[in-house]
Amino acid sequence: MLDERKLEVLRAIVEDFVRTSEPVGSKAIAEGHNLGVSPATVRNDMAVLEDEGYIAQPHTSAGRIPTDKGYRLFVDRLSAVKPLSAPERRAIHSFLEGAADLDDVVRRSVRLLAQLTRQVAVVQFPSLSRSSVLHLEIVQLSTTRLLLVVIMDTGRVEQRVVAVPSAIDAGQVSDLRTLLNERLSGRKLAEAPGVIAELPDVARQEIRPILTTVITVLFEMLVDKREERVALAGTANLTQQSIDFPSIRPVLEALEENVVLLKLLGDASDPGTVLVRIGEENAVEGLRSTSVVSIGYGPGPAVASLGVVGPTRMDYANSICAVRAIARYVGEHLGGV
Amino acid sequence: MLDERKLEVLRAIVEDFVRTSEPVGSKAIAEGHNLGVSPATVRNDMAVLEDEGYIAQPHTSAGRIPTDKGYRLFVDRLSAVKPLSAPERRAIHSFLEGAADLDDVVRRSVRLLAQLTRQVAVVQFPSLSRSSVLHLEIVQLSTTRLLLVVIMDTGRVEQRVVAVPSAIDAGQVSDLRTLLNERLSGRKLAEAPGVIAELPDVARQEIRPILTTVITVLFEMLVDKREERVALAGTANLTQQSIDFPSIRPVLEALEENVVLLKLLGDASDPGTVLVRIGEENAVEGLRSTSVVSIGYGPGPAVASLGVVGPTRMDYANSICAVRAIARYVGEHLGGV
DNA sequence: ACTTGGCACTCAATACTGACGAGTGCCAGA
DNA sequence: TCTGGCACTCGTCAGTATTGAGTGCCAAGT
Repeated sequence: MLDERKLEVLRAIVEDFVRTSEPVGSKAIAEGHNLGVSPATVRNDMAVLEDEGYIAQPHTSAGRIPTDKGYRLFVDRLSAVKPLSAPERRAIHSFLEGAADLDDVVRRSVRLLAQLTRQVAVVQFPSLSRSSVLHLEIVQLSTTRLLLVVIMDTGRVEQRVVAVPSAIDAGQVSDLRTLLNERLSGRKLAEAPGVIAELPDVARQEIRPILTTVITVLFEMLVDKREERVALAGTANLTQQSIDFPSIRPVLEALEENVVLLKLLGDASDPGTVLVRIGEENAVEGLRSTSVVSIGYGPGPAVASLGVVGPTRMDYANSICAVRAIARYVGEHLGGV
Repeated sequence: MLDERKLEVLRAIVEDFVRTSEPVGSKAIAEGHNLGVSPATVRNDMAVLEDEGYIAQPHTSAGRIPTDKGYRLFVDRLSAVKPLSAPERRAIHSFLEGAADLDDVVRRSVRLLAQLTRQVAVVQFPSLSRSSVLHLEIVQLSTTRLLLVVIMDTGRVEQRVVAVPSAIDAGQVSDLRTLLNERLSGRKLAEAPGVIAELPDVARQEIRPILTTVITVLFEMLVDKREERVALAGTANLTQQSIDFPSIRPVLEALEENVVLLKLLGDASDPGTVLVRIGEENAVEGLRSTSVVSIGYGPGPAVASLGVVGPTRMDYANSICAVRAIARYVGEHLGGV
């Protein structure tokens, strides 16, 4: 159905359109991509491509622009992997080198990603549900209020105030701390409820309800994903391509919703596999005219996702490449934090 | 120089322009603000106001718009305090009621502020330099790496990885923890260096260099203000007033720089005093066409600032009022966290 | 069967026009 | 000091003509 040359025509259209952001005509393709055929031939090919739904005409007397389906084909079959330049690699390296803690790593990488791709970059903090507890600290705020600080192996530190059902004294807090650390260290928070069940009478009866409360709170951190933090950078990049969005308003609105962002990044598959969602493939209302390039990252298995959001008219090769590179570096650095 | 009526004319111009975002003519003023004079008289007054630099004409056959100076006069002398409506008060109350921890309080209030004012809202987290240490936790990551977790009385929790000069064992970590907590609890981080000086030989000689390293790191958290976090919301509101900015690009760029934001909020004066910076009064490049309404907040003395950023053509009365209200509520809630 | 040049056609973009009207400044008179 | 009147400016808008990029189709060539 689509012979080699038609694919070349599609590639030419995508490439030119990404570069110039203007509809591409048959003449420009015939002249600029040495296909060795005349504009008329290209026109015939374009007619077929349009019939098949890979390209479209904004209006009668204009050139063609790729449709979502066209971009999809381009990404799947035509896009050449274009490795980062040496200076870029060096930039990534040196930029992430100085990072002290997790916050720093995330903050730096999200900025770097935005800069490399000239898109909006999104980096999710390591998911609590995929991290293990390294240490758990309890600080007593008052007789009935505790501050719970959970330190995860991925470097994440989360805190939460807990109102306990009955007054508690320093000794009990200490017991609680010891007990919880014994039971939870090295385990996922998701296993927290199991810990309650497992307690025969290790716990002295009086701290039992308190323990239950605390464990419940810990588990809540997972259930409502409120604690799944994300970092954002490069929103200003949305403005440069004024043609791409009718209005950047809905995009900005969508990007402010953490929940939406998380949905956008999707469930991080294994690190190494880049996920590309183009235009309408995107489930999120208001981001129907954007594409998302995302990937899971982590030391070993994925602990979270990162990616970029931009107009469907984006340099996919570059984005995919940058996203992959950043993910690898972040994954490496994560091991060291 | 400026009699009562001229001030009224200025007020009318500001109010109408804020409402309609279109230049205001003499006729509209004479008719809509029952000053009891004819358009011709208003015109004479406007001529004077223009001479004095309070208003300007975009072009010859257009009405007048306020200048920065005009807004300034309006804010200082003409703006009536317009208390929040009962539903609004209730909204604030119920919205902040459910907040669990500091992150939550900040996140909710920044969104609320953005919603109330329809501007970009900025809330600074309680400044480390103005908080006191509540508790300090040390978790050993490896023989030479410690994770320092500092819990402040304002609810802030900061962590930092510290590479210590020599290997350290669990007992030493414990000693260090006890010692640091004894010495730092209830004190400001700014006093940290003093702690070193104060140590005669309380500390066993071997942990002395480690202690110094740790203290230095603690102090660093203040010096480079990297740790001064801010939350942002409502950037989408920048798009609705397309007339106000030639391009929202520089604004978005400026808002992404934490440093800039902090500079913008300025040194929080005492809570209660709202600070208004109009247009050119703003030191930050790229935000010259915006106004900033900010205020310090805290339980008792100010621990940080919050505010809104918007076009100079903003409803100052409303913004000032909302900012003040949010600051008070946040301050109150802070005491309870 | 595929390619190509030619040609008529469509239609967005651009520029120009004139009418309109909002708004002004000025002045003479109340 | 205020007011009505008046001439003037100039941006906006609607209508119109022009331009040119790009297409689809067809007939001829390979």
